[in-house]
Amino acid sequence: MSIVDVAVRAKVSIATVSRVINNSPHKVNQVTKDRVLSAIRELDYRPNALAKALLSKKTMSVGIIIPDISNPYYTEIVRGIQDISDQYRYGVILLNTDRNQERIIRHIYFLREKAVDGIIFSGGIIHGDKVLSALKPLKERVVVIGRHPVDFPAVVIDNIGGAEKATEHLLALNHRNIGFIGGPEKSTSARDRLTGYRHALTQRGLPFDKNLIRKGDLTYNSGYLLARDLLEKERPTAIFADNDLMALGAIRAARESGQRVPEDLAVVGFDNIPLSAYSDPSLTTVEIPMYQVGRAAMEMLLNVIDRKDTEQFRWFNTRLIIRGSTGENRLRLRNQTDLTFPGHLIRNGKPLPETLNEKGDIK
Amino acid sequence: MSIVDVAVRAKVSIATVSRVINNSPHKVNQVTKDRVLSAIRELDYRPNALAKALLSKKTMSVGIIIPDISNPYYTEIVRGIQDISDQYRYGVILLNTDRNQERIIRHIYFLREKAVDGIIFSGGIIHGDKVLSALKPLKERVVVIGRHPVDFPAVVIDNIGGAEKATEHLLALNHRNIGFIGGPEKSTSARDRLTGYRHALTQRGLPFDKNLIRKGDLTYNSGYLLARDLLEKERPTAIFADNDLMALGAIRAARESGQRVPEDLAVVGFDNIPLSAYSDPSLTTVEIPMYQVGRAAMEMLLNVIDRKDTEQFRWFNTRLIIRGSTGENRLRLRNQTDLTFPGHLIRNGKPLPETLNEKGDIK
DNA sequence: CAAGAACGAGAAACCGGTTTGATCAGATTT
DNA sequence: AAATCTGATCAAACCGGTTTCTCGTTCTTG
Repeated sequence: MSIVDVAVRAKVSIATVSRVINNSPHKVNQVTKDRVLSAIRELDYRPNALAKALLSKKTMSVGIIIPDISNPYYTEIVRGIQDISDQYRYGVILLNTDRNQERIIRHIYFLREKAVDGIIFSGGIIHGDKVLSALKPLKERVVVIGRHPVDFPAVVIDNIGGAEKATEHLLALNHRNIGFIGGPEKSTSARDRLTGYRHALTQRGLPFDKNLIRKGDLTYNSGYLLARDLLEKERPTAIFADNDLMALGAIRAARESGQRVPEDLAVVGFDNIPLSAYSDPSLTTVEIPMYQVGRAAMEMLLNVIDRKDTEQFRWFNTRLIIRGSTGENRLRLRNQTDLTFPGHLIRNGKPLPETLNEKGDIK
Repeated sequence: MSIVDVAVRAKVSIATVSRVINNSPHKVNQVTKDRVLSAIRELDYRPNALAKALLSKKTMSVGIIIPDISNPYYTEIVRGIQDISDQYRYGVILLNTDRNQERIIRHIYFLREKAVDGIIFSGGIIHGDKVLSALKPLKERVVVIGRHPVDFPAVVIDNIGGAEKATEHLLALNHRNIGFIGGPEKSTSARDRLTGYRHALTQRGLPFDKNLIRKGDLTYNSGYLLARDLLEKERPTAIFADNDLMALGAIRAARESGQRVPEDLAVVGFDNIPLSAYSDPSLTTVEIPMYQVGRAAMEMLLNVIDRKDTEQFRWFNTRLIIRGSTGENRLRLRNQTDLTFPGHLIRNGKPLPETLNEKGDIK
């Protein structure tokens, strides 16, 4: 089923068919045009995007490289990206790296072979010449999310400010011995969050005690282990974790050592993953507008592709969400009407129906 | 940067380059081969997948159509699909429908234009001739997840059995007035879960009271509204919800009406989304092995593509996970060591490190 | 009425690969 | 020495589109 079939059926050349499809400036007689259109309809013909792309150098598809789609932190980004790309009729090829350098490189080459129009690179760390040289031929067609030691256009999150807010919140609750369990040294966002923690202390004229710092790998297990060690050796009254999963791990460690949260130990996380609103106790955390970040990244990429001038950076601010793990009265949860639900609940949720019909169904 | 550049640099024809790349049976002199290989290396050349696909009719990419990637229920499927497709070097194009028929059709045509080698269709409902006729030309290259009124190979989940287990669990706890809040009539999985509920009652010789049944749209809001109505009119002692989100909505409705969960009202959900383990109270629910379902779907699709004989169905069983919302002692959560974490925590989690180094970091 | 403009359509080149068929030098067979 | 075979390479067709260039009609216009 190709353009030739249509041409034969409409008794015209393939050039004419092409013109009708793309309604090109080159004029086509209305009668001929109608004949072609009905031939297309009868055959349910669609032009082959591959052939089209081969000549036009536009595949109308972009690649997204993320660490792990089953991590809710990234699903929101992806959803944001897809909502924009869908709107502009772009296809999205999604690739997981599991933070494995070899896979990152493999995926970049894969996307190059597929001749995608652009790439959004999020999470993981761009380091090493290999990754950079793999990305080089795609220069001018890449947008990164987060701070990376490269000069691609980037969507950046104010991790420093977020960490400051979180730490200030703990300081305001009169905690003076605040532990920090963070991510890997190489991660810029992890470094920024540590910087924010430090800033907040310094601003109050408090000392920065590096014995209160632990670094791990952002997993629940890592949070659990680091917190266990920290609680045993330093007896902090509060812990600020680099992400929500580590914070939840810390809560578990606290409980196992017989401490209550938030009474004996206050805990703050980062990211506001859906879990954090529903954990027991619910987690005070710093919200990042991931869905918006995803949208912004795709919008920037489209600009880059179209060679429109784009700002080199777009900043997103964070928001502190105070919940149970730092002493919020548990009961307030019950009457709380602005529970932060997972993104898809908000987005897809139709406005609250006012009435039920006689069967009790939603109208 | 094309095959011609390589040919020129190696002083051979493009045919020879092609042979070297695909190490074709047609022999190439070792000396020439080396010359070509080093030319390829020096130019960092990769063959254009589009051009390749145009001739070979294989794009090495598949499409996945799901309702919503930000819904954790589907992320696990996607992750399963991707782990297999990555292994076989397939690319995956992901498309969200938001259960919108027009979009489903648009996405199918989009994938046809992209000439994907196959499609996995999950969630949403295949109904109407339009969707079917759009899928028709792809016949023999489609795998669906869930029961659909079509004869494509399918991965099917034992929803009936799962609902039976859940209802039996409530019956065993001596509940006799069990409300059911379900999904839309058109959804086969929602119908199956209702059937399972009914079976369980019938098997115990108990009556099926249709006043205890409500149907909504699987959202948190819907669960909340249906439960509120149900609690007011029928005063059930337990509610079985069609999915975890509705169950969580029901818990909220119960609390607002002053009832405690599980003391005054027991609640069971379905799906075991990550939230359900961490909600307060944690949710008794029926687990579906979504990650495995995704893997199976992709494996079946690969078989279909390669024209290998594949079974027309693959069944997956469910598992009842008993937690706080049906009366599990809350304290047990603290000592529980097999907490069900989100998939990505299990999959990516390295084995628990045994030791910390002198800085307290994980080695 | 002849010449130029406007219209409409087709032939062919091209995109970047794979594959078939042709060519040709050198080795082997008769 | 002629005929056949073998190994290595290349030219060209092809995949399914888009676009440029050419050309034949018909319509204007001086």
